[in-house]
This record gives sequence, structure tokens and C-alpha cells, in this order.
Amino acid sequence: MSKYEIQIREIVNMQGSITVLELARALSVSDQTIRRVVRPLVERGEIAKVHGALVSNRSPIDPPFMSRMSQNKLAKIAIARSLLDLIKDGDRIAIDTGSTSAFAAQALRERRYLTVVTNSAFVASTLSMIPGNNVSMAGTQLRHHDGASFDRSAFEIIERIHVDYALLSASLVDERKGFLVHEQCEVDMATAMLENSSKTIMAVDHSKFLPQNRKPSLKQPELKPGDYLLTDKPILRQFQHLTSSLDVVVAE
Amino acid sequence: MSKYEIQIREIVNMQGSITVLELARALSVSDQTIRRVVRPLVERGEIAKVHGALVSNRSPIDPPFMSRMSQNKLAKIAIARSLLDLIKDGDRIAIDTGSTSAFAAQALRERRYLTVVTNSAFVASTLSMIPGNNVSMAGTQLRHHDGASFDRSAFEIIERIHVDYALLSASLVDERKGFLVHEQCEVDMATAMLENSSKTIMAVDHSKFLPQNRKPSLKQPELKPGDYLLTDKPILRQFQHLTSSLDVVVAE
DNA sequence: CCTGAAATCAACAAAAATCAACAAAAACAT
DNA sequence: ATGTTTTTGTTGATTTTTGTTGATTTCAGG
Repeated sequence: MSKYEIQIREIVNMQGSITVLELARALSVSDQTIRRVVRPLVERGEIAKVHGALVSNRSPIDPPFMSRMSQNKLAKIAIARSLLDLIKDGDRIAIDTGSTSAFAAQALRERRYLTVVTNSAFVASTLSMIPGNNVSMAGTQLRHHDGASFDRSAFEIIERIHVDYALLSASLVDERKGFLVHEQCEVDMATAMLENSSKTIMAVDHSKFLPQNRKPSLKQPELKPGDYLLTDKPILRQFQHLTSSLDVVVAE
Repeated sequence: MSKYEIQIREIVNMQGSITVLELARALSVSDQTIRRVVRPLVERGEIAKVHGALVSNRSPIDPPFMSRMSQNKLAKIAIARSLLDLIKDGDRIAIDTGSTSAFAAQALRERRYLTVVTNSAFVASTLSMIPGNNVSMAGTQLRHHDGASFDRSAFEIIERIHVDYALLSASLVDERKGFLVHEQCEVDMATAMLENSSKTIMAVDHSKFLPQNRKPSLKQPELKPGDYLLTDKPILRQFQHLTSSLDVVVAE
């Protein structure tokens, strides 16, 4: 192990990338020395090397959040667009977390004079930029998982603002137990939104009706008769008892 | 994998889109080289390409206020990159509103384990997606102008969290009066951030030293000796009295 | 549908980076 | 000190990348 090893690793990771020559000058040694010292580092996979330069192999981020956004992208976009048939200019709406809601937010940029309250920083950021909207971000500390907050203050704000629609989602639709999510705080947030809205819109793409790897177990609050269910494929027979009292909207 | 790959991905994702020629000039290589280097990136689907330009296929964020971001975007990117020399993994940082800060947030996605507190929903959303970060959104009601909050609660949160750096900006640098902004609430927020941080980083691109159409008139709080000034061109003589006690970092 | 401008592609020569081998320098143990 | 081992710098052959040129394609407007 060379005496330059630590320095090199540090510099490369710090800068993201650096040419062999720059590094040689920085450490005042020859380029050949750099190459020699770097070889075992590369072999051990601690840094990566390309022709002409060394690059940090620290993954340049692909937020887990975004990768989920791309799953069933088309279905989610279709659902988001059909949401525009329900939500009109000037409506007030509470929006929960999740990739479905993120797409919904994108679609809702077409609407004006919305009153929006959400615990998702992404949704808040997206819709706050539309002139005429009144957007409230509920909560302070954001979890990196999805950029959402479930602070006490988040609930206080949700409960302070009454809206026309609550836009909710779920991780899985179970034939017996209904709409499920992974965490209790999500149920609590959904409950708060549902209780402070006139109507609820549940948005789930068809993949949510299929078995999942990671099985959620917590039940979303009961929907009221006349609430909406937005999805992208017709409801299969074995799920219809869950949706019989709801207005089901199937997007293209 | 070419040595330009990281930079290209970064710039493209930061700006959303850029022409091949602009990119060639930015990296001072020929357009042909850009095309060559970009081909595998496109094949792997990491960025998309259209005739004449490269476009990010990241989250379809195209905030209207990004239009302002397009002014002096290369300067702002350069400043954002040089910010990475100051901010290290694990640092705590308060970030204000504005297009400069938006670029800074994009750049800071390279860092891990940051503690971030900001009143900008865009900054919060951007950095909350990075695993390991601890992001707090200060404030509730967002103004559409820039997706930022200046609620009383925003100040309470800023004042509750002490950080290593406050990243501030300004709308105009006046030869006599120093760093100016348009609204009192921005001054108040800057003051709160400055008072709850160890060091302040003021980031202003060179255009801020030139006369503006819409003249701001409110003075940002005084910087402390040893605070940083980040900009992209050397400070002209007539401004040097403002920066003599500061650590001036000129990007590029 | 045509036309001119801009962008792209293919190919080749020039430039830069890499590698292997050897000699000089430094570090180490005896 | 002395010989041995390790590290370092230099050289020249080899490989990779880059810029340039000119032909081809794409795009926008008439």
C-alpha cells in the first residue's frame, strides 16, 4: 500500500473526477507513479479509471424515489390525466405522498387557482410554481425515502385546512382487506386528509392489484360511498366488492 | 467510459437541456467529441438526445421559475460546482431561495449526510431524495413566485437549527450599499440564517454586479470577516471594498 | 416539394495517454 | 558503510482519444 493511496482516494472522491496529470502535479510526482499507485485501487474497485482520468465510483445518485416513478409510468400518467376530469380550476385538494401523487401533481399544473395542501415536498414544489395556486407544505423534517413529512406539525396543518378532495393512494389492494400501505404514519396521514375533505379520490394503478414482493399490511381508512377510485384497467371480479359503492374511473 | 461523462451528465441534468455546441464550449472540446462521448450515455438511456441538443430524462421537472434559472446558467453552474469545494459530506447547511440556490441544491446532490434546512420547497425536495440527508422544510404556505415560505413558522424552524454554513444570495450588488434584495422578508430570512450559522456563503454571479431593470433596495445583513463570497468573475476594483474582509472564490 | 442552414456522421491524421522495461534514487536491514 | 529491496522517473513503442475535413442527413420556411 502506497503512501499516496489515502490522499488519492480522498481527492478523487472529493472532486468526483480528476485527470492523471492533474493528480500528478497536485502530489508532485510523475504521472507514471500515479498510474502505478492507482492500479491496485482500481483492481480493488475503490475508485474507477477511464482513459485520461480517475473517477469516483460513488454512485451519482438515482434517488430510489425516482426509480419508483418510472415503474408503470404510463399507467400513472393516464391516471393523472383522468384526474383532470375531476379537479377543476379553483378546487381545494389535499395530496398524499407517493409516485402516483407525484404524477398527479405534474398533471395538475394545468389547473389554476388551486388550494393545495400536501406533506410531500415534491408535490408542494411542483404546484407552488403555478401562478395563482395557494400551496401549503405540511410538516418540517422530510424523510429521504420519498421527501415527505409526518411530523406532528404536518397533521396540524392538514387538520386546519378543509378541502374539496383528498387524493390518496395505496401500495397494494388486497382482495379481503382492501387498500393497504406499509406504515402507520401513512394511514394516519390518509385518515387526517380524508376527514378534512368532502370527497376522497383513491388512485391506484393496476399493478397495485397484483401481489407485491414487500407486502404491506396496514389498512387505509374506509372510503365513503360516492368517493372516487381512479385506476387504469377494469376492476376484476374478485375486487368488485371493494369498489361497489365507489365511482370507479378507468383511464384509457 | 470517458472522463467527461460525469460532467456531462451533471450539466445536462442540472439544466434540463443543452445544445451540443454549448456543451462543447463549456468543456472546451469539439462538438464531435461531445457526440462521441454522449453516444454510449444515450444508448444506456442515461440521458436523451434530440437533433441539436441533449435533454435530461430525469424527473420531468420544468419549473416555470427555471426560466429565470436559464439566465446565466453556465455561471450559476460554475458557482454551484465551486461550492462543492467548501461543503463536505456531513456538513450542516441552511439554504435560501432563488435560482442560484436551486443550482447549488442540484450540485449538492453529490454530497452525503448533509443536514439541510431551507425555506425553498424546490431545494427541500431536491435534497430530501438523497439517502442519508436530513432535510427540514421551513414554513408552510408557499408563494408561487419561487415556491418559498416566509411564514412565522419558517423563521422558528431556521432559528431552532444551528448549521455550519448559511448559503445566501442577492439580487444586486451595489457599489455603495452592498448586497441588495427586493423584499424585507428575504432580508429577515437571510438574517435568521446568518445568525444561526458559523459561516456565511454569499453566492452571486457576475450579472449581479451590473445594473438591473428592477432595482432592489433592501440591504442584506452584514457578512462577517472570513465569510465566503462565491462568484464567477474577478471582483472589479470599485467593488473590492465590499469584499476585502471576505474569502473570495472565483469559479472557473 | 424544394432549398439553405444547421446538425450529424465517417474517416483519417495528429495529439495525448498508457504500458513495459530499464536505470536512478530512496529506504531498509545487516 | 554495504548490499538488497522498493520506489520512482525516463524512454520509446503502442493504444486511445481528439479535432478536422468533407459527405450526408435533418430541420424549418417558402
